[in-house]
Amino acid sequence: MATIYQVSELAGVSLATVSRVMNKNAKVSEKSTKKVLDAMAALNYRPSSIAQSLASNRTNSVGLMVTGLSGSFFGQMMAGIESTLRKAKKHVIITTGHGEEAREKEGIEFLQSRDCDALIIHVEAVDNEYLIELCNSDIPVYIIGCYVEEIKDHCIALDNELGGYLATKAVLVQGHKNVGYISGPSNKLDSQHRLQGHRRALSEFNINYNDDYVYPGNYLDTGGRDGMRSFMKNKLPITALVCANDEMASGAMTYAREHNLMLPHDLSVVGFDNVIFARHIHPKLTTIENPVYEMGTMAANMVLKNVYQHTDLVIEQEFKPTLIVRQSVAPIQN
Amino acid sequence: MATIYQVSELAGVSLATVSRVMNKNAKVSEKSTKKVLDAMAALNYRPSSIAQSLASNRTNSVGLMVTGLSGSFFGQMMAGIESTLRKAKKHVIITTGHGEEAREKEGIEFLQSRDCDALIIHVEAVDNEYLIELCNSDIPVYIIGCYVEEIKDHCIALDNELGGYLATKAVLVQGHKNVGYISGPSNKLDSQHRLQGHRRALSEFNINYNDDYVYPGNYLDTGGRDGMRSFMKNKLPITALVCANDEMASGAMTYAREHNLMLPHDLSVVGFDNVIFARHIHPKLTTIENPVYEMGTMAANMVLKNVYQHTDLVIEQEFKPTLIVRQSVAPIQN
DNA sequence: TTGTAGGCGTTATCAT
DNA sequence: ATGATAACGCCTACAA
Repeated sequence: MATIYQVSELAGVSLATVSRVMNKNAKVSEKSTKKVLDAMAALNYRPSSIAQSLASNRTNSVGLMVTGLSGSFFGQMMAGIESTLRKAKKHVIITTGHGEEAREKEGIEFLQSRDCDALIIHVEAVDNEYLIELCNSDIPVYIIGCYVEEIKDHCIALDNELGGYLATKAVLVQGHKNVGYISGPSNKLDSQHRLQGHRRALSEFNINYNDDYVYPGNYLDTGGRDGMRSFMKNKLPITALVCANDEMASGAMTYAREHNLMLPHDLSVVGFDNVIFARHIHPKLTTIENPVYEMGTMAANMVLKNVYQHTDLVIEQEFKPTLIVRQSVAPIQN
Repeated sequence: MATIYQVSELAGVSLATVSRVMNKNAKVSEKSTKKVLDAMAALNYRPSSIAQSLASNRTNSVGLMVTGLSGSFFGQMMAGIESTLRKAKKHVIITTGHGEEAREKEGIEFLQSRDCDALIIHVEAVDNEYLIELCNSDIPVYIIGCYVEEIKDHCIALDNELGGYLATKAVLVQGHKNVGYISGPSNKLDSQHRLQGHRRALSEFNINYNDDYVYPGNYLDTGGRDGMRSFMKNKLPITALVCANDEMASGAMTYAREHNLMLPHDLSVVGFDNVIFARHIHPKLTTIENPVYEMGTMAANMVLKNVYQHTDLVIEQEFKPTLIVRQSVAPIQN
């Protein structure tokens, strides 16, 4: 591989001049510029990004940690981040945290050890103290999917309360009075907020909140199945079911159908997240759009703006969910 | 950030000694070792991976290019790669090729510019000439999902012909005689091979191959829908449908149901790939397991073995698909 | 076992 | 506008 030195030699200029034409950050005469360019082409010169990093103290790479790589939720988030960063010629290094505290911390350290210019993370298990400390360390960190007051400038989040509200309202406006709710893990904030939204919708429609109608799920299809089973076993007269994510909705629907309910006639179902397969399940799932791609894009923009001085970018930190109406909700049957 | 020099100073040894204890590649007295370790801890020293890379000519990072980030197919592939490489403390840098020739080449160049120690790629649009040339360049490349004779040592692939065979056989053994086939794009090798397997199964069951029974799809659910529509419009008496991937199977099933076919009673369907949502669609999809996670793991192992001298790893380059029986295939109705 | 010194390929600060 | 030259933080012969 040719080095900058060889280029300077062939071009008959100093190595400093070569560096200047590469970085376009100083005046170089047209003659010299041409000589350098020719020499570069002749030698098929490619600068060493490693050497550049060492000298400039910038690696042009940002670390990304998500819970897992498969699954369209993180897929879309990564896609937003990658495409944005790629356009800006920044490399993205991925790591997974698997939703476990130890592995999340480990993953973050791994990224830090790599001299990333910034980190974008989506954590699930780590606590706020840790995040606050992390944000005060030397490497810039941006966090997707959480809101912590002390470090709010680093957070990008969805208005989950609104999402929960919209989901439940979608069945209430169809006349349903007995609606079951399968929530996410009760220790997760997004899960709590979605449930709060659910309750707000209920009270807005003058329906009393009843603990029996909410089942604590796990964000997996098994949680949906178990929740549905529980409601049926307890003979709750629900005509509508709101699930805190699409996986659980799918699990619940499968269980319901296996037990001879006609969907959506006998049971209306609403999901949350609008993952890809929501369109594939039957009936097509009415759900809440979670703009993860956009949130990923925005996280990338935050690092571009704050770390790489792309000052013209405008940042938005709270995203709004919207209702996607498909075919899994029917009006109440009389 | 503390440097190795400061550590050496505090420890009262030379910087070479510090380097030695870090890399454990030379004898250092216990006393010195302890002094160094203490100094490191006291200074909270973290080696600069950039400087290490420059000096050692190893970046410990491998580039990964896939078509897209969302979707469980690539998700699982990435997961296999990431987890394997992560255990070996190698960083993975991701890029997307979007299935377009120009963008795939661009992505590969982007990765090369980053001084990766090796590349793992899954391409769809680039031609064999390019791949051969790429394999002869200075950076080691491993290719998932293709088989090219000239560079077979670099390839990891699924036996797609066998997969196609197994898929079709799954309905033939249930007595079906009229089976439609929705293929992938005809210019893609995997698509061609799956179709070949389909034909082999047919001939093994003494069924004449008929062009009218195969619809050229696109690997998207729209292709499945269009294929099903075409078969129905032409009034082909098919009782079973084999699709070259799960997306198309899903699209076809939706269309079939919208046109009053009972599944699987009126139409048996088989997919290919066993992506996550295959379990969510109704009836649960019988399909072909595509061991992408394992293939990703193996690709990672190949770079570990060939680039990082993990000599004990055993490599396997061709993977075998298997049939996953669920509920979308029923015996022929008499 | 330990230390010295040169080199890795750039960037950036001086002079000129 | 251009050219020396010193960083950048580490590895690694080579010497001691």
